[in-house]
Amino acid sequence: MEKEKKQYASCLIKVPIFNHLNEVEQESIVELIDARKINKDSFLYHQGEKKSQLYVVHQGKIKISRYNEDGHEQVIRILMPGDFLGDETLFSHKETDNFAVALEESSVCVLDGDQLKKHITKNPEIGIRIIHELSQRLSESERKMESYSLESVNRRVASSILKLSSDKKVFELPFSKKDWASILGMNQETLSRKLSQFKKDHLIDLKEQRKIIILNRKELETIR
Amino acid sequence: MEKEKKQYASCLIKVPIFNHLNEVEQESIVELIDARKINKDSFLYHQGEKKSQLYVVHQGKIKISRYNEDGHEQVIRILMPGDFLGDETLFSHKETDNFAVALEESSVCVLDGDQLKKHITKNPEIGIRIIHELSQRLSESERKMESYSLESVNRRVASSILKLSSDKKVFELPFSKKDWASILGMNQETLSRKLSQFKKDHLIDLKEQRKIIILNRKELETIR
DNA sequence: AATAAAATTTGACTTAGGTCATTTTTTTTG
DNA sequence: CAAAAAAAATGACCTAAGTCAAATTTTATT
Repeated sequence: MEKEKKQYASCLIKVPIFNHLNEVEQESIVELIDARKINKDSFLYHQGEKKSQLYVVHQGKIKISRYNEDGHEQVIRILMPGDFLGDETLFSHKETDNFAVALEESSVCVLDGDQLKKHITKNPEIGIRIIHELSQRLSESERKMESYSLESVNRRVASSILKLSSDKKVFELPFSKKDWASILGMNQETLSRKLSQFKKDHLIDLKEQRKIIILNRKELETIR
Repeated sequence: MEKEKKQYASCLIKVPIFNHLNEVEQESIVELIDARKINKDSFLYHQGEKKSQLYVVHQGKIKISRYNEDGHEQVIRILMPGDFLGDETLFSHKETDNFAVALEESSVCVLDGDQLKKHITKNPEIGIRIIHELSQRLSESERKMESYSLESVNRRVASSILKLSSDKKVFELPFSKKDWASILGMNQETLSRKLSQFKKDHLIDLKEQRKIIILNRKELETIR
């Protein structure tokens, strides 16, 4: 039991919303948390469910996607450890129009929306932190929108490589190229062609299916 | 003075974040509000400013835009009465990368971020409401992203017309076609061509510079 | 290791929508 | 109301990126 709680607690430590809380506050939140293991390719929730829960990824990767009328999958985000997902339905008891799949074996902390609401009422500091986070994600989303409409595919691919690399020379893609293409709003053939071109131009090198080596960061930064 | 306050109060009534507060709560918030008149084409704030304020549009229309490196303007949103703007910088004291211009004479209620923070600490209910609103906007933003990447320009224009019409047969555009095109992520020529095509196909009719009459709603709904 | 399955790449082709230049329409201003 | 300015529409052209089909590479399974 004691050990269980510790595991939950480490969920908190990873999340920007909760990790600055003092010990007493953290302990009070641990009480509300449920943990859930999800196998690869299993669903955390399906399209059409009423969830009203907050999920915090502890380990693994969770893909949030939506199918549109044409049956096309649009990947909305890929959640990595520390990322959280609350969204529209958190306090609203509405049906979700998206679904969440584990890309690998993952563990997730689950917080019930109503309970969280009560908790915020007692600890408004947490509410402020959530507002802060949501605001930042909103801004990022709006900025991403700009890049969709104004920037070339070349630029988008280059930016994404640089962002994913997080200053490392060699890095591993956290998702398949198909998903990557979807996140970037292009189809996989186009992404593949751009990567091939970058390789031909000695900007990057590609190893195995998911390894990318950055050869010329400067050029990548200035690509139009 | 009494009248002044009443004017401020009507700001609150329009905003989904505040309008369900009881009288005592509303009064306490009125204390924090400053009102500001903005002439047409004047700026509410500029790119690069540190604002950390919450703005609530009371009357008029405020355009939020950003210039990217190429000098292209990307319209992020157009705020109508009742809409609010807090975003990234609300609690963070960071510089904004966007700016806000009044499209017509407008009045705006201004709430200082730090004061609002204090107030939320005392009335967590408001915090929850803001979280709710932000969540919804985030979802909408993500959905808009989907339409950017997967839907044709035709579809995007048609959807936007239907949304703006809000079930009326005749309606007035709340912004210029140039701004509209920017919001839709296309250039004005393309938008103009699509509208002309719709008119030729007897789906809509165009009068003056900003009036749109819907002739065949059903077709508009099914356009690909 | 061999086979099957999945993921990725490449090729050939098409087209939507961007760009730039010009004209027309609408709005603003003196 | 006329002139100027701004907004919108049209034309001609071009290219980036999507589609469909097939080949190749990588990964998973027996």
